[in-house]
Amino acid sequence: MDVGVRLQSIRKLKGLSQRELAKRAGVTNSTISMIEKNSVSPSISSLKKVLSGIPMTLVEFFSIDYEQDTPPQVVYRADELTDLSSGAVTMKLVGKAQPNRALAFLDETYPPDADTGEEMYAHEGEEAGILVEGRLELTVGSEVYILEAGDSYYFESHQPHRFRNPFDKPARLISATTPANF
Amino acid sequence: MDVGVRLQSIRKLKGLSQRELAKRAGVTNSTISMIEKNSVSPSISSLKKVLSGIPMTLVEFFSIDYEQDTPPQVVYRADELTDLSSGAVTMKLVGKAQPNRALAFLDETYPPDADTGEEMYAHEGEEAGILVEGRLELTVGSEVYILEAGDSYYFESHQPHRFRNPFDKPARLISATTPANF
DNA sequence: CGCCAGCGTTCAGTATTTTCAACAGCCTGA
DNA sequence: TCAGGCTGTTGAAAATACTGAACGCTGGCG
Repeated sequence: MDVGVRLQSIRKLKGLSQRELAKRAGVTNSTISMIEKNSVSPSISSLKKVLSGIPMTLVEFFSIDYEQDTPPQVVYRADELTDLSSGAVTMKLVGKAQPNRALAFLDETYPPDADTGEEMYAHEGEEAGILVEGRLELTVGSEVYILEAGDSYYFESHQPHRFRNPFDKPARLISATTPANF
Repeated sequence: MDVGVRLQSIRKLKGLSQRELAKRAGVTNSTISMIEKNSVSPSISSLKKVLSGIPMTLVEFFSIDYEQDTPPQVVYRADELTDLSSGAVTMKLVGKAQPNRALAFLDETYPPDADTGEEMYAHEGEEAGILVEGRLELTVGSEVYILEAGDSYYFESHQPHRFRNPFDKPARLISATTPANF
């Protein structure tokens, strides 16, 4: 049960710095640092505050399927994926939540009216995906695309982008992002 | 998220005093007392030590389905059970984990086609049970329930009650009695 | 190149938690 | 009734966690 590495893994998956997370959580960056280095064992209330900045519950935090020093697992069954859902969008991460992974490979489900947000995402790296089910609207830069089942995309993440499902059926998207922040 | 009440509920379900749990966990009884009174917010390592004396993992602890001020529920479906597994023995807690419940259930083999008798039982305390195999008829007060495999029950024993198996398959029941010493 | 803004780490001081020891209350048995 | 053993609680002292302000490092930009 390595609380420190666990926290760091999740923080990096969310693309947050120690200071950003600290500010959102209402603690100092020192606290985050020391927790991640396992130089302290945080109190329940502290850890709860920290996780509120992600956001994530204590149950979710301790339930994350994380392991050190295990022979690298190659094949993951459907029910072995790590749940990283945020908001209406269901996100399942392929592979363990590890601190320094290069790639975030996600199985995402967008229910009708689900939206990654009006503000356009823009971060380093590249990302690609393929729509498996339903239809989905993808905006990259000033271009707006409608993805049908089987369509796919690939672009550099510094371009502002947004996913939205204005249709009446849920859309299932398999996506990959490098590095592992989104 | 009431850590104190949650801990006290589980401790009492296990029939442990603060001092007994403290000794098993390698902490002092004061620690248990203060955690249960919510006068402190324990560190992860402390709580983990405390739970090791039960024993119980952090995931299990935070996953406990606990609620205050719930209207009395009589029948619980298979997926509503609280997992209290410890060691090799798998234990699922029937009913909400409430602070001062008087009950801990026993693993009891209920012979096929058995009947508790036509006269309705009514005694002090509380009781609960789960049907593992087959189907069973449960009468509580004037209500008659048909329990399917996986369904469970919880009620106060002063209500007259009766078990009956009018079906052609054997029914296996895991039942519990009051008080909470097991 | 210098400068700035961000990153994570470290240290001294403060705040919180844990221990140790004592306390009162409640039974039980002598 | 009193002693002994149990219960949970509470106080001061010791141990631990958290803050606030530094530090060195990195990468981008003028």
